[in-house]
Amino acid sequence: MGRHPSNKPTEAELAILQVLWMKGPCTVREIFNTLYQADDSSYTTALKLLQIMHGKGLVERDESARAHTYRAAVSQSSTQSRFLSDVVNRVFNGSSSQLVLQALGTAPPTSSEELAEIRALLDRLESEHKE
Amino acid sequence: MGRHPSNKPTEAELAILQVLWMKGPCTVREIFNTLYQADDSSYTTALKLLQIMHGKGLVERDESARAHTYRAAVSQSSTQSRFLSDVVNRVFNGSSSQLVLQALGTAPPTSSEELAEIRALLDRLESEHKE
DNA sequence: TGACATTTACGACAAACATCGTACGATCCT
DNA sequence: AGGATCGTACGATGTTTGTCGTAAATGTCA
Repeated sequence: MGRHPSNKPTEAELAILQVLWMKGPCTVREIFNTLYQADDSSYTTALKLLQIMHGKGLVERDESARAHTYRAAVSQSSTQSRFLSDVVNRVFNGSSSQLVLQALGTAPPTSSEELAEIRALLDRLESEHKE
Repeated sequence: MGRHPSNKPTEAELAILQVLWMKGPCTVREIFNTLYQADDSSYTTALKLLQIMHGKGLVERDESARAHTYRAAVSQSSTQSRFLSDVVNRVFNGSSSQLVLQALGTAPPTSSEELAEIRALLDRLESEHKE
C-alpha cells in the first residue's frame, strides 16, 4: 500500500479494543469467543491480531500466566478523538459543526437526557464564547 | 485482506471526491494538479485512481473530448452519512449523542452562528420528542 | 510532415491486512 | 507416564491499495 506511517487502529484492531475497553483485560480465548467464533474465524487469527497490536503498542500483555492477558494500551476517548478528527477533516472539510448537524439530523434521535446533556454543553460553550 | 464487499470510498478516493464536489467535473490533469503534484506523485497515479473509481461507480465520465472529464457519481451528503454512521457504530458503540458530545468538546470550538444553528436543530428535535 | 507533448490503458509491484496452517512447548487427565 | 488439550510463535497466502513504468493513441506546432 501507499505511505501510511500511522498507528491508527485498523478495523479488526478497533473491534478488539472495544472488547478490551468494555470487559477489561482479556485472554486471547475470550477475545476469540466474543468476536471471532460466530464468524467461523480461527483462533490463530485472533492471536495473530493481538500479537500485531502488541507490536504496535496498541495493547500491553501480562505473560506471567501461560495464557497471556492483554489490555488496551490506548484510551477509548483518545481513540475516539482521533477517529473523530479524522472523519471531520477528511469527510467534513474540517467543519465539526457540520458533522454535528448531520449526526443530529440523520442518526437515530437521541433520548431527552442525551439532548439535555448536549444542550448543557452548548450553553457552556456559548457562555465561554462571550469572552 | 478480509471480507469487505463494501464500495465505501478509500482514503485516496475520498480526497478525489472532495475535489469533484468542490470544483465540479474535472479532468485528470486538474485532479493531479490539485492533489498529487505537491506530493511528487505521478500523473498516472491520479489517472489509475479515477479509472478504478469509475469501475466502482464512484464517478462517471464524459469521454467525448480527448481528455476525459470525471464527475462524482455519489453525493457528498450521502457519503458523509455513510462515514458518520460507520464511525458511530465502530468507535462510539452506536451512540451518536456520545459522538456529538465528543465533537463539541474536543474539536475546535465553533462560531456563534454555528452554535445557534445547532441549538435550533436541538430545539426542533426536542419539540418533536414531546410527542 | 515530422518531432514533441498529452492522454489513455494496462500490467507490475511493494506494503498493509486479515486469515490460516503447522510446529512446538506446556498443562491436564486418567 | 502418556495421550489429549490448550497455548504461543511464525511463516505463508490472497486481497486491497496506492504507486509507477511503459506502450499506444491522439493532438500540436515548427
